[in-house]
Amino acid sequence: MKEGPDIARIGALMGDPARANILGALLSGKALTATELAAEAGITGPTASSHLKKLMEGGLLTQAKQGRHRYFTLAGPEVGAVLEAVMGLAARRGHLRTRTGPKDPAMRAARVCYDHLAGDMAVRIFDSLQARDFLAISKDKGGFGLTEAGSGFVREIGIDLDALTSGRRPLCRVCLDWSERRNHLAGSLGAAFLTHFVDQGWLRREKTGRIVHISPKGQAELKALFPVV
Amino acid sequence: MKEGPDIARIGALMGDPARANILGALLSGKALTATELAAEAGITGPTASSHLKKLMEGGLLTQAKQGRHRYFTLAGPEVGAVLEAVMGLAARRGHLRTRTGPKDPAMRAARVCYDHLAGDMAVRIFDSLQARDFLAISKDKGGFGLTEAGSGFVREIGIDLDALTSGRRPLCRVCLDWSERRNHLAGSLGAAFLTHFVDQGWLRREKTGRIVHISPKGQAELKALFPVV
DNA sequence: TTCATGGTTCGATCTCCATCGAAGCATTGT
DNA sequence: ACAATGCTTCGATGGAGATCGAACCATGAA
Repeated sequence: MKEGPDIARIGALMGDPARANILGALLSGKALTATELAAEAGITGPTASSHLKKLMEGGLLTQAKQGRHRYFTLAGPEVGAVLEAVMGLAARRGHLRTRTGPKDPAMRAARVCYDHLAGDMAVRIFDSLQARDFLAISKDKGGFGLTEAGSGFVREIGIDLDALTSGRRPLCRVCLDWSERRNHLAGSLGAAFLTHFVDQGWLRREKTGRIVHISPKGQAELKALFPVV
Repeated sequence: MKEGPDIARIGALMGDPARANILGALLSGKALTATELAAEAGITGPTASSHLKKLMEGGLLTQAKQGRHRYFTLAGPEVGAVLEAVMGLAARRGHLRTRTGPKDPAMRAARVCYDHLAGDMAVRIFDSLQARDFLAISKDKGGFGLTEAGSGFVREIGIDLDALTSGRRPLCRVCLDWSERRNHLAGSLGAAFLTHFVDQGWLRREKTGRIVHISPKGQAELKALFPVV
């Protein structure tokens, strides 16, 4: 009957600092064990277990038991997108008290948003794609697709486009960037970009956290591949 | 340094049932007084005042004092979009326990998302616009714009397009629909559509709440204006 | 002025829930 | 078999904050 409770249910899950830290750590897209997450959030095992249980019941996390470990990940890209959007609100209305830590510039430059790239470089890529008419509005699930030229471009880079379109996950989605307040590319193509650039050695993900470093070579290659108009 | 606290700050604001009800009521886009919101949330004046203060400090609400009344609204369309997205998470992962109240079908059919239309009809409109190539990816702020044909169509309906593009608010934005999991149109054009259709008598907003009723005439007119392909 | 209405501040109460230690279960390794 | 590691459950504790009544300020009406 009321929409309030729905908001409250999810909000309460995100509202606890320990749980928020857990979610933030999982925004890296990595699968982390309960003990790793406990350390990340600065809490003990039992407390983490309780939180993880609630996050599972709330549908924000999924669990994969492997051996005696239990790996947790965000339940899906949409969860990551919502978390990014929430962080966007915090950053925007944070007003004067913008807590810009030391890692902040690196985060703004390039970071992982669950399974795709976000930050300045991601926005640049999106802008470049649209400027060259590689993206088009379509009736696909994500609402967007590749043009003929765009498909050619993606294949030329060395990405197996057919593999991406086979699944039922949308190829292209837009995701609102927290730091830039602009759109960047999500969907299976966005995810493929990230993994491909990492494979090429152009990007390097930090072992822990969401920050992505761009190698000198990657900087050059990406600037060449995605020129700004 | 950590992204957790940002999430927690906003999450805690949304996490309280009373505050969530307040936010849900304001999703209608209407400006409501403190007492109205207190009644809506089922709390007394002092409690509401405390909550509203926190929501203000958190940047989710803005306040306009007029006479001895104090009118509260969401701080902006982005706040509404995030709230819708959060509700989407709740609805999606709610799975078996989908709390579909009596008002639910009406909400799914057509509702207000702060200042524009959402729900089944809104998705239909978006689909129809894109199918006829009225929308295009652009370098505008919102990431999307109208094509030549689209501009003509909008003007033909009777909307003053120049007035919309003059402000610095993006003309077209996409907003993810909670019930349909598809895109619908936001931005200044989305807002203009809503007000225009209401002016025409095609849509009627309930005095309280977010539900929008479609008149028989509106049903016919809108179906004619936005055919599905 | 005097009254009435809308809102806020203050102080006290109370409920909820995050937290941790200890014990228990599961899985792997020796 | 036994030990060790990862994780969960249980129970008790503590603290944050939601709530309300009463008093207080502000604005408009009589």
